[in-house]
Amino acid sequence: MPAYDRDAALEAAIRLFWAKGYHATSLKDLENALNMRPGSIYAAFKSKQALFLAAMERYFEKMQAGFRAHMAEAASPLHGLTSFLRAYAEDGSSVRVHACLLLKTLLEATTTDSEIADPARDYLDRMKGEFEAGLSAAQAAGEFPDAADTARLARRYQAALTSLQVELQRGLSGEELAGFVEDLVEPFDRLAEEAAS
Amino acid sequence: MPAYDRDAALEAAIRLFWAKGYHATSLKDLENALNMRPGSIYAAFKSKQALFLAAMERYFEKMQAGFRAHMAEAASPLHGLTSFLRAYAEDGSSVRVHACLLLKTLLEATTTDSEIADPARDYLDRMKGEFEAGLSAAQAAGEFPDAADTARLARRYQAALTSLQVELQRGLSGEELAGFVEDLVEPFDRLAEEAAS
DNA sequence: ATCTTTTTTGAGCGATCACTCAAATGTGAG
DNA sequence: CTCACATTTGAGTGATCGCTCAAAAAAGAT
Repeated sequence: MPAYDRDAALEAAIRLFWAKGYHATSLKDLENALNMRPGSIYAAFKSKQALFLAAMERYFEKMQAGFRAHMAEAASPLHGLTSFLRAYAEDGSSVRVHACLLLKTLLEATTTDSEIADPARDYLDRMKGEFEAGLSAAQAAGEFPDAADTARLARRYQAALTSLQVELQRGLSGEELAGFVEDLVEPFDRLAEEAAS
Repeated sequence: MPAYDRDAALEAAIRLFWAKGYHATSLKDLENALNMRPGSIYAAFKSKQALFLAAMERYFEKMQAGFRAHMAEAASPLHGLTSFLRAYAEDGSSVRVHACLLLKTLLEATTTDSEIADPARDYLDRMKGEFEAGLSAAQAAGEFPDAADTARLARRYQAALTSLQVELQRGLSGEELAGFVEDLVEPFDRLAEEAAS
């Protein structure tokens, strides 16, 4: 199986798992979505669970790369962080990834299925680490007060992203969404103003 | 089937569905948890899906009643709202309901399974209505600025609750939790200070 | 063109899924 | 105690689950 085929298959798997969740996705669904017969699926990936884990890993890597790319292009770390949140409010944004597969997995599988919940938790922690790095960069650039606790801010930032993703899943209208995003961004803008003064 | 048996069965179903999610919960699981044989389950509730919907309805009613009771006992509407959030940080709180079954259902079933996702969305909207009523009461009591948009504040409040529930699911330590809750409460306290001045 | 190796195929495996129903058991009236 | 009625039971339904593997097809080597 060529590498690009594997990638395409994983992309299709991500879409499917995202749409239906882990347990509600059957191998028949996967056969259709990946255009592969069961034997090929099991040759390429070892099991449904291993395929899901591979899909989740790829999803994380894309998410991480997307965030880093966004930050690299941003005018400043602070602007990168706030515009990343705001980008969710724009319909055709390349950043927008609907409600996070990691978040969905965490909530679907918390009590049972620790084999898929634990990696999800881990990837979420690593995303928090990315956010903290961005916040530290902003702090180093003087955009946040030196005394600010970046770990705590990172959790707050990720929580904002989480609640935004959940609200998107509930389907709020454009104007509601815009106001909501501003509410989420506000605390970070406020901190930036403190640092500037 | 006596009413109290039905209630006990629904409570057990709530616990089970909460722990495993809708799709990962099998009838065998339900037979054990409810201590009922399949025929009885189908006589009392019509199907697995109908049982789930009944469980979710009951969960909502408990949630709603819990919030109203909390607000009724609170020193003021504002204090009721903030202490409701803070109560999640306390381990043995009666209010604490882990991560909301409604939230879990929304994320598990969004794309497919609209038959269970739509009610979940509806119950979440109704909870938002409860929060908005509390915010309006606080506003009427002069605890929030008159100009504040209670609908928007309600979404913000519910988003705070959502992210808190998700963070609880990730399992943060006590001190992290305390700081996080303060971050969530802060915007509301800040608004209250504005109104007081 | 022929042989070897790799990959794909899909019928079919046992297990489990949600669910049914005839028989067994429990309940209340007379 | 008896009988009519209501409820509970659990073995069993067809369907579908995740998954396997012998055979067929494709790809590579010479």
